[in-house]
Amino acid sequence: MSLIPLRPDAEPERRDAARNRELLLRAARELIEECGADGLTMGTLAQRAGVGKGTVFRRFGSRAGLMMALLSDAEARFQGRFMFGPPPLGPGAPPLERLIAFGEERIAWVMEFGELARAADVSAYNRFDVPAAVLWHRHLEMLLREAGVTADPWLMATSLSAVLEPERILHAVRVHQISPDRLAASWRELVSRVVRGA
Amino acid sequence: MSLIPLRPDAEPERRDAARNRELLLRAARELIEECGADGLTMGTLAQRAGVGKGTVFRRFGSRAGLMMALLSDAEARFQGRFMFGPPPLGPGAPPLERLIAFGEERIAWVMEFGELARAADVSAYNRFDVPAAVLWHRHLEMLLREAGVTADPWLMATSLSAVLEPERILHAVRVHQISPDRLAASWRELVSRVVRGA
DNA sequence: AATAGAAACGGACCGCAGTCCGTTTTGATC
DNA sequence: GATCAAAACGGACTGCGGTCCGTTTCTATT
Repeated sequence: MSLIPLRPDAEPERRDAARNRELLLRAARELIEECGADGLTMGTLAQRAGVGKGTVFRRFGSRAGLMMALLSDAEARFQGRFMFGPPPLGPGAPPLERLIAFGEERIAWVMEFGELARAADVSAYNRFDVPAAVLWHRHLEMLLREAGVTADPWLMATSLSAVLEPERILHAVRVHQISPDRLAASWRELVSRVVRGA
Repeated sequence: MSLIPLRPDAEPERRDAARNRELLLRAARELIEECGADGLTMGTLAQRAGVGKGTVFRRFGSRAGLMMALLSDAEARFQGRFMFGPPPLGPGAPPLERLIAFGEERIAWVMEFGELARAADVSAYNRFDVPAAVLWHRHLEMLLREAGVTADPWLMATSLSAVLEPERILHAVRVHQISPDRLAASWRELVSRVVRGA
């Protein structure tokens, strides 16, 4: 991702390494197409790409890292939109409207990339400290401050982040048949009350 | 002559099964004492209890199932308190106060049993449908309705449940050094605004 | 072109959760 | 007490994520 680079120390990649990364990403997309994200195993991925298993882990660190790499394009696009894009998601609209738009767009994003996002989330404990999550959190916190929420905006942003977690959204939609529209309406309601109470 | 032994009474456990369950629970508590919940493996547990590994899985189904069994006492006590105990957690207090108390007590509960709760949560997808989680959700939904929240109380309860998830609370406390008091204050703020907006 | 050392490679290897299935225990019935 | 089917047992086995380390490939330098 370009806005929050996965490798901030931009040291160039050796040619074989770059070639294998492309091979692996391509193979991973194929396998996910065929078996779903949950059906992808690191072993079959290595086999399909024609590289050793060690290479897969050297490139991506872990299964979750691979999934994040697959997501990074979509993630970067989303980040660009809420940071620099047109209102109401981007700057220019009143903070409450931006908060509402953020949730709506995030829900739509989860509908599209949720399976991958779930697979990327598995890492048990520090998934909240992954760069993208930190950025969303900061964004929410900033909007809350702008909206005049003075009571612990950091923790309030944490709570709002919890509401938008892919796993929960997907569960509501897939198991309880809640429509994305209904989710969005509830988000609007929640965030309005949080802000209006300020 | 009854060839089909009907057993309407729920007394389905054979004596050896009951003995092994106790052996396993005792051994599990010992191991967790020594190595922490994350350090407990099903293999060492079987060894410590002096039973086969298959027996462990027959009893508890999975690692998460074992952790839930270990939690069930504490869980039952908590449930008893918010359903039948004294106010403000139990019935008798105004709904907003009960909501506040529920969050406060839940945060304290996570401080005490959180590691186990996290280990019990790993099961990826339907952890929201575990009986205890369903019960908390219903309780929150009921209190929201009583407090006059008419806008989709079911989803609002879902959002509030998300805020109280053990994993997130533990992360805030352990990684970001947030005090439980500060968490409780933020919960109070959040739930007050949600209800007051009604 | 030769060299050297850093980087990447690959697949055997590890520990773990969870399954399978032949063997043993249990307890209701005779 | 003998019988027997159902239930429980146990440990070898599978498949997975992840690691290790001896081998190969790159590239900067001469």
